[in-house]
Amino acid sequence: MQLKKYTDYGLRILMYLGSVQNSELPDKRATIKEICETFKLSANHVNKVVHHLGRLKLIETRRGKHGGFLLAKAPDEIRLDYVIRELEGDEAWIDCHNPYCVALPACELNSIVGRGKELFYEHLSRYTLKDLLKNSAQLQQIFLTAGQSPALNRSA
Amino acid sequence: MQLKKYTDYGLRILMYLGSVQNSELPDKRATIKEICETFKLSANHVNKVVHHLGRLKLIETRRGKHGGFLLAKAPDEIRLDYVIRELEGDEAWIDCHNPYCVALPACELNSIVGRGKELFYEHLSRYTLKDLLKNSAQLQQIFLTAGQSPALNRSA
DNA sequence: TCAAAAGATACATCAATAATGCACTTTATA
DNA sequence: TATAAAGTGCATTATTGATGTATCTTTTGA
Ligand code: SF4
Ligand code: SF4
Repeated sequence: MQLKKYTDYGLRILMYLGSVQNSELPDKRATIKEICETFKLSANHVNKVVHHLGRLKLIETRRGKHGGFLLAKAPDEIRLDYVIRELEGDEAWIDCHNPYCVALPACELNSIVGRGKELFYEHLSRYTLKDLLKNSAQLQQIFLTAGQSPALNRSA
Repeated sequence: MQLKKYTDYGLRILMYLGSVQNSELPDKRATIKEICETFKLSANHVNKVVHHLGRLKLIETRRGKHGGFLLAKAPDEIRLDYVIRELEGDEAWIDCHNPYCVALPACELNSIVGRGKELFYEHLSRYTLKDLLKNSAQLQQIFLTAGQSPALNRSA
């Protein structure tokens, strides 16, 4: 019972964009390479998440030289329930088929857990990317220094 | 993002006991074999869940001939949040260490998701095994007939 | 016009862990 | 004392998430 790293990576990417695309640099693009260096992640995996975020129209991707991606919406328009539902995949938390469970016709459990799941998402729906950027200054600082270190290593 | 089958099996076992140990047969013991035949499950896996439920003092197990197990508490004293927390394992839904995430010092996400998780369990805490036995009569019927069929197959 | 830099796409492989199986032990009781 | 039950530890399999490789396409600037 844990969110996929894939989902968390998606949120990290959005946080990164939200913190780097501040009022002074509203059109700043980030690249996959940059994200990977900051968070020490696999480029391929991040690639897939970025692509997914692009399909969801949460970010705008651009290929080619000087390409990259940036937020396609204001941070307060990006709701966490939506992001997590989409990245995580919105399956039932108990699978009563595969294989079929005999109790199903009389079972109350699946609906109780299902309602609990909805409460989880309702809670998330009260937050947006903007809430994740509360400590924006500190995040900027972190991302700045985290992005620096591999540069030092490259020359070593 | 799904509960483990292990957890669901535990709840099935409790439902089975609750429905079979009715007012007429309050001391009726069930066996692992019986559960497996009813739900078509692996004896070894059920074995482990039964053992776990025994350690949690939710059921009372007895070894040896004419052994088996029965509920150790009234159904309305067995809260679903407790059962699911224990069987599922109560880990954080996002792991910010392993490997360490640079954003952690400034990140709001883990606490938002953590609160959502608690809301999920708070919801479950409003239900007990008794609620799962709402359709007790139908469950009894289901378990009775489900337990019969393999008996027919054994002689075939 | 071509080379380089970026994301897009498809497929392959690895790793983690849940799920299951097997063998054997211990205990109760008829 | 044989048998039927749960207890225990270890091995194996299956699932799927995580990661890697290769190649393609798009964009842009020299
Ligand atoms: S016990 Fe209820 S929730 Fe669990 S698999 Fe069966 S029908 Fe679904
Ligand atoms: S982004 Fe936040 S929640 Fe996700 S791993 Fe990093 S610190 Fe934890």
